Formats: sequence, C-alpha cells, structure tokens
Amino acid sequence: MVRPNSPHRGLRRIDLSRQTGCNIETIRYYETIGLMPDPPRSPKGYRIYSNEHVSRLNFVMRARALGFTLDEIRGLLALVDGGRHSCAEVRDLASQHLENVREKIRDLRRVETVLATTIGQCSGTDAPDCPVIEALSDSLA
Amino acid sequence: MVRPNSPHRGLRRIDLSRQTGCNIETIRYYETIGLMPDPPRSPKGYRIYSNEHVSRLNFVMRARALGFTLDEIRGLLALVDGGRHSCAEVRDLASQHLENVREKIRDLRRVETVLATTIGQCSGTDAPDCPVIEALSDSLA
DNA sequence: TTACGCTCTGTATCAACTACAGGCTCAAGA
DNA sequence: TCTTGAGCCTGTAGTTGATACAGAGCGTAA
Repeated sequence: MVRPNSPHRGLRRIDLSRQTGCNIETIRYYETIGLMPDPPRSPKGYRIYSNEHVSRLNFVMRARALGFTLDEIRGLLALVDGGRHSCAEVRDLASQHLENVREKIRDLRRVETVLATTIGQCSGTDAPDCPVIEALSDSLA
Repeated sequence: MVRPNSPHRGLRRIDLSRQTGCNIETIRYYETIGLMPDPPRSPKGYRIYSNEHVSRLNFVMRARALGFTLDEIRGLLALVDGGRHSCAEVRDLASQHLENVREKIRDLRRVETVLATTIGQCSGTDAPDCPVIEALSDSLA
C-alpha cells in the first residue's frame, strides 16, 4: 500500500499534513498569510515541499500549542530567519507571552471561584429561585 | 449640561450603552442576533429602550464576564424567559461551563510551566543559541 | 477506460465583536 | 433662522485562526 511517488520526489500537501499533524487546509492558510513560504511548484502547479517545510511547520505548531498568536510567531520566525536572533530578543517575546498567559490564568481563576460559589448555593431541586440566575440578574448589581 | 430629552421619555442607544457599559455597536449586534429583543421605535425610527432592556443587557454582560458564550447565554435567557426555569437546569448549564473553565485553566498552567522552564534556561546574553528557539525547533522533537 | 484520490483556486463560514461610510434628525446657540 | 454638532440610522467590511465546500484538473491503478 505504498502511495505513488510525489512529483519530483518532493512532499505533497498531504504528506506535509501527515508528517506534522497540521490540517491540510491550514497549511494553505499559513501560506496565504505568509507564515509559511510559498513552496515551489511542479509543472502542473502542484506544491512541492521539502524537509525545510516540515521543520518550519513544526515550529509554528509548537508555538501555537504554547498559545503564541500567529503574529507573535511571525516575530519569532523573523528573528530566526534573520540569523541574527539574540537570546535576549527571543526571551523578551516569550516573557511577554508568559505574562499574558499568567494574566489569563488569573482571570479564569476568578471566574472559576464565582461560578463554583454560585453553583454551590444551588439546591438542585425544582425550585424556581435559582442562585445562578439571581447572581446574573440585577438583584445583586 | 443636561442631555436633551429622549423621544417619548425612553432611553436612547447611548443611554443604554452608558448605563450598562456595553459598547454601543455591540448592542445593535446583540439585537441582530436575537440576544436582545428588537426595541420599539420612535416615529422616526429611533430605538427606544426601557429599564427592561437595561436589566437584560446587564444579565448578558455579567454572563459574558463569566465567560459564557452567546449561545450559552441564549440558553440561560430561554430558561428565564420561559418562566419555567428549574434550578437544576440552570445549574447543569453553569456546571458544564465551569468544567470548561477548569479545563482551560489546566491547559494554560501546562503552557505556563513549559514557557517558564524554557525561559529560565535563557542566558539573557547575546548568545545566538536560544533555548526558547531550540524548544520550538526540531532538535527537541 | 474509468474510477478514485489527490490537487488546484476561490469563496463562505464560525465567534464576538468593532469600525467605518454615507446619510438623517434634532436641539441648542449665534 | 441658520448652523453646528451630537447622536441616530443602515449596510458592510475587517479582525483572528482557522475550517469547509464547490467545481475543476491531474495522475495512477485496476
């Protein structure tokens, strides 16, 4: 069950997708927004990828998994591509992102507390007075 | 510096916006998607709001602040509007949402740990080898 | 030959807004 | 009375990060 060879021995879109786990449509999206380079094409216009593309896409996906926005990733890639990336510059980007993550965690913990407290006051019966609804209504404004 | 009276003594869009803190454009958005009712209009087509609208919009905004999606809020409002909302139904919606919030917190904490650890390995000098970049690159794949 | 799987492009959709453009109404000040 | 400015109206486009589909072309295996 070997897949037919790719044109010119390069990787096709589906190969890149499988090797990275990235959705096949997402790859094209990253190309149109310039996060991934436009790959060379076969005579009939088929994209031909190399291991370079695999590496870069893996980089992007790991950064996404850490919650970096595509714009932040663009910044990281620019530093890498420039070859002149200093540790300090990268660390600044990452530190800023870490601070954002921590803030989001703080926000969510506050939300968690409010929700858990309110739900805890709930009788769980068919009572028409619901503490959750009341907490959301003007009565507690 | 008293603002001119609203037509027919109702609230105008800007009044509702100021009383609730909700962006004026967002109010119209909530109306078009049916989260807020279409308000009555003045003869010239101006929206006229009442305190009912203020209450409902406050409800929506508090729920948003707790991270409920607009769809979840629609569900909560349906229960409230129906008059037949049992405590149990509401609690189920809220509990489900709480679980989502907790999962998001868990995810972010994992991200936080990875980021903090990686950044901690950073020399902060101008060194061209950056542990952050390396963590994102194939080398550690 | 024909079927199938993959490719191509362009466009639409999602959440939850936000921000215009272009035109109307209304009340107050000169 | 006229003008100015604030606020109103509608429709539409842009944001982020994808995802999905239509309609067409290509290429290989049976």
